[in-house]
Amino acid sequence: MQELSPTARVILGMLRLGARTGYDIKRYTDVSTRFFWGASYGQIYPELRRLGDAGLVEAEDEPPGGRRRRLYRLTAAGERALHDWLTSPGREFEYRDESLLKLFFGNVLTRDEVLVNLRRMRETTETALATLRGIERNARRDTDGIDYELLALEYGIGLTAWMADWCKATERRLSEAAED
Amino acid sequence: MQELSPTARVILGMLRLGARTGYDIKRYTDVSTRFFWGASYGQIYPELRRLGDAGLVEAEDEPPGGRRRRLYRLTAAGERALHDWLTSPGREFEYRDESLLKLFFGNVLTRDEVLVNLRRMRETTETALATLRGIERNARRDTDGIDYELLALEYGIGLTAWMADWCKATERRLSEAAED
DNA sequence: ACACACATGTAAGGCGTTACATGATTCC
DNA sequence: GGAATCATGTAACGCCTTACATGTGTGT
Repeated sequence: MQELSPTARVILGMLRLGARTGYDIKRYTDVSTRFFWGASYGQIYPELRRLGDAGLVEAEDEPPGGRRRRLYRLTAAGERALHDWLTSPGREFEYRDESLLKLFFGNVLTRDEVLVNLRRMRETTETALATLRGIERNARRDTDGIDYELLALEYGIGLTAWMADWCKATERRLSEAAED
Repeated sequence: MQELSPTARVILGMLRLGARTGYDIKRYTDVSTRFFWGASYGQIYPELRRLGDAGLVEAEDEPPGGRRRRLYRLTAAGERALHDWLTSPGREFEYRDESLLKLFFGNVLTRDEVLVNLRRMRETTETALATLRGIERNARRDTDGIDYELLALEYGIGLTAWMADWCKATERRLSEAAED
């Protein structure tokens, strides 16, 4: 059994959580995993076809009556593949941050230029934070026991808040150093 | 003037900081920007050639005497391109975390399975943290004024430490909830 | 003699985004 | 009637990693 492709992982998971069409999957990821695991149509639709060929999902066309669409659901094999992945070791996280790369090369810039970059970095982060908090407000409802989707969101909020705080503190530190 | 490719950005910066060969660039990034901006030979060498074609870097072959190698340096245009990029707005950070995706789908797993994943997530993070702290120890020396390379490293350490702490706290929280 | 670090490169393949193309239904 | 949303897909292109191929110099 071959390893699931990155997009296959989120597709199987989202189908398991109730998504039924490719469009659904895109919509769900956009307001939930997007922060740490996005997906685009250009990946989703071809991957759904491949998963069908591999027998991990089943498709059913639904033209009569409604709007043309293709409903997907997990097969038993798909369910198994999802569970196997979810309980397998896996890799490290990946983090790419252009703002940080610019900061790293700060010795090439003036202090003012660095401060401009830092402020921009903080503003971007604060925008992301506001988005996540907006999602959080809409999500709080069905809480019996632990909601792992919410837990992942809280991680995102905490992480982003840490980033924004770091920028703020560093801006202050640099500004003070500039007055020497 | 076309935008610099992602790898071109780190190449120009590293040349500016003193790297002279493709091998140098790889070595430097591996112990500095790797955490948030990696580069592999498969990207570096072809990109150095393209940058040469575009007139942003100049190459000089050095066969006589030593080991065969190609020394690169920034041209005036390269210097300008680097500075332009460093002072341009730029995009958001990208963050991809498979552990977090697994956590998100936690409702499909038992609490024990989730706890196993969380522990693995923490261990991976702690390993990364140890690596970064090792780099930090080797880096502390020439500090007159603000060292931005060190600042970026401290960001990485702080961020990673936050992640590890979050895992620890969440492990505790889930364990306690399990005793109900 | 052997291992390791220095050094350069290519090829194949996977992953991903963006833009484009198309069309139906629903809401105002 | 028009805009937004639902819905599916493809094509082009860019980025990246891994594995492979090759060879020299240095230290033990």
